[in-house]
Amino acid sequence: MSTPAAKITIRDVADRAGVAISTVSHAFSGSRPISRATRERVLRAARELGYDPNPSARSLRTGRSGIVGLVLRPRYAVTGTPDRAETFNRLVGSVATEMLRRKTGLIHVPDIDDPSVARVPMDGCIVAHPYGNDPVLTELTRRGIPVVTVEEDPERPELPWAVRLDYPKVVSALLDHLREQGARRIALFTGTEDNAWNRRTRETYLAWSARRRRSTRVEVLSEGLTPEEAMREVRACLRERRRPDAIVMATSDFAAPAAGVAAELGLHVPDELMIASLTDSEHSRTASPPITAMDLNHELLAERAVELMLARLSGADEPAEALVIEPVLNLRASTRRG
Amino acid sequence: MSTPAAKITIRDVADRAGVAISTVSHAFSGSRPISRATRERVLRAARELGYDPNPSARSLRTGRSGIVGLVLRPRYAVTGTPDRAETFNRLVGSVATEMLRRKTGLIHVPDIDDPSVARVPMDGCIVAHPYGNDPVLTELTRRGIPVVTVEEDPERPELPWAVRLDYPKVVSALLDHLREQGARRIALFTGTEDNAWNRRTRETYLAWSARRRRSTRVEVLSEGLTPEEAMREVRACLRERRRPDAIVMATSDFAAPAAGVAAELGLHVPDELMIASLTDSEHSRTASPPITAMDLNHELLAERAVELMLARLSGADEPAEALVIEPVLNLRASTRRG
DNA sequence: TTGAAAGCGCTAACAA
DNA sequence: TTGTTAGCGCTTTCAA
Repeated sequence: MSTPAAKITIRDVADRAGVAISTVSHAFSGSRPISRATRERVLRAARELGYDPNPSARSLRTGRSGIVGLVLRPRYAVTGTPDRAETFNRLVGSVATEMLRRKTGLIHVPDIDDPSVARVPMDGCIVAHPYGNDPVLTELTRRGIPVVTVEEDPERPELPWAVRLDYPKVVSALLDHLREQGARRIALFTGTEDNAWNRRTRETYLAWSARRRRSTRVEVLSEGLTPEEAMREVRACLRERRRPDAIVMATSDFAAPAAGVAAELGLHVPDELMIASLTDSEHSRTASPPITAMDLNHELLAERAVELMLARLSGADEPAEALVIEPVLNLRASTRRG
Repeated sequence: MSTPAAKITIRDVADRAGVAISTVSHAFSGSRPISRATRERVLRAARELGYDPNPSARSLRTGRSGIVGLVLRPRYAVTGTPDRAETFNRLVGSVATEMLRRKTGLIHVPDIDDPSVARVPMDGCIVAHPYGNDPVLTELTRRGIPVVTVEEDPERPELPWAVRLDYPKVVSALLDHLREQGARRIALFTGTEDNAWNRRTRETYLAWSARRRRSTRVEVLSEGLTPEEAMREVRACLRERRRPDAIVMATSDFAAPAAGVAAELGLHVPDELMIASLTDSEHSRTASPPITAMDLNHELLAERAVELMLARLSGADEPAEALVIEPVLNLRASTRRG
């Protein structure tokens, strides 16, 4: 509180210690031998003056900042519902926690397309849930910034600096479970966001249905809909004569409302209608009945992505292919008959 | 993908456009009149070359980075349990979301004390849940970095750039509720972290008890304990002859285990023992019975803190006193008799 | 309306 | 072992 916050530079320290500024620099970095006496004089001067190095100057000079960026792509990540917030908070929190552990700064990159936004110095950037041919990936690559993605760009699945989710395995397991519980007509309510999550889960549903020689039904529901709007769609579907006896909702935000629609129509869950969702949240856990959901395992995604990024920044070889981890299937009462 | 990531500087753009570098700078910033023709030539050259300004150079020159830092003080925020993670993820996520909305970069500051860590350029810093006389606050202030705190430093409650929680009101309401439900002997299991949360809630408990002429019992449980260790303490307490008939656990991590202990001892919750906690989490919501909890309202804390910070950075006057918001009391079955 | 040039604070190459 | 100095890329003052 006492010190006037006048900015102390390396030159002030050098003057005070009676040495050259390069000596001060080296005394801090240890990048060349300094006599004990000099080093101590320098460090004391720095301490007395309250010196701390200017990170911008250092970055400008060295070309590195020690900061990694994080971009959350899904449009509805920010403006979304509490459920969506939960999902993305988990990812952000986990990435932050991992980076803290590794002593590297993590910066949330606001909007990389908007030039009015303060650009930010970063050595690398983690992009979460990219879109197909995501322009942010293209832009970052153009800028020469090393990128690691959480989930692959669905149009560029070959990019090796990525950690992916094994949707075919887990979504198939979910569908098998529904079948075992007696579902005959499974409908999928998919989203409009063109990312790996929507694409791969849809593909898996179609492939699984083809394998089982089952007819399919895919309804598209924008992630931007209100629950009421989503309910309207679900209601229309459930009122049909040959209505599905199981529905898989992509976002858990719409799964609990779907259960509400079922109740309203007098359809018992799970006996007359099973409901599952492809993300998990408070909403699905506490609905009545609790809703079966696939959890994207953001904690593990984050951990792996950070590892990958730090490896990349320290010059590791490009991996042969993306790292694959598994989502977690949480079976609950909404799909368990009898 | 095609462009070799050679770094384009303002000089390259100036050369290409056939103007001076200062003209390029002004063409971008608009800080002095430029002829239409020149401006367009410059912008085209920049576009063609794929120029983007170096943020470190800009910060070095202007002294501002457009980045705000975030420091989470509680020791157990990072290494903690899933519950703790939930709590802090909510805060981090909310702050990040708010900053995104305001188009300002947010950086997670790793360890401000550790000099080996890359220092980071920030115009201001939000410090969440500071300790009493928190050295991080002191250090940031010494460095001349404007600080806003989420919760006050309990030893320096007079610092006005803060958003605080009205613990006396809500904790008293909780205790009143317990009393109305028939609790005669309420014990508090407080934490060891010396922050406003522990301090103020403890003070409120003691003051409330004094007002009601009730005897008090405060047990101290480190936030670093495992649930098993915490259970041991709770068990010992509940085995006593004159055991409490209501316990308030500071962290929700230990509240659900406490319910486990009650079950083990054959004590019915809430009829023979009421349980409440001073943070909320998945754990408390889904315990059986669900546990009454005070929610710190991290979303609102974050929103207000960000507003305060941006105000401070744009030169707003120092407020007369800290902003006060209310925690939310979630009453659940663990404290509702009959 | 534009250009030239100083200099932000630091690191590293080169000299002594 | 230490000092001198160029220059990282930008903004801004001063001149033209």
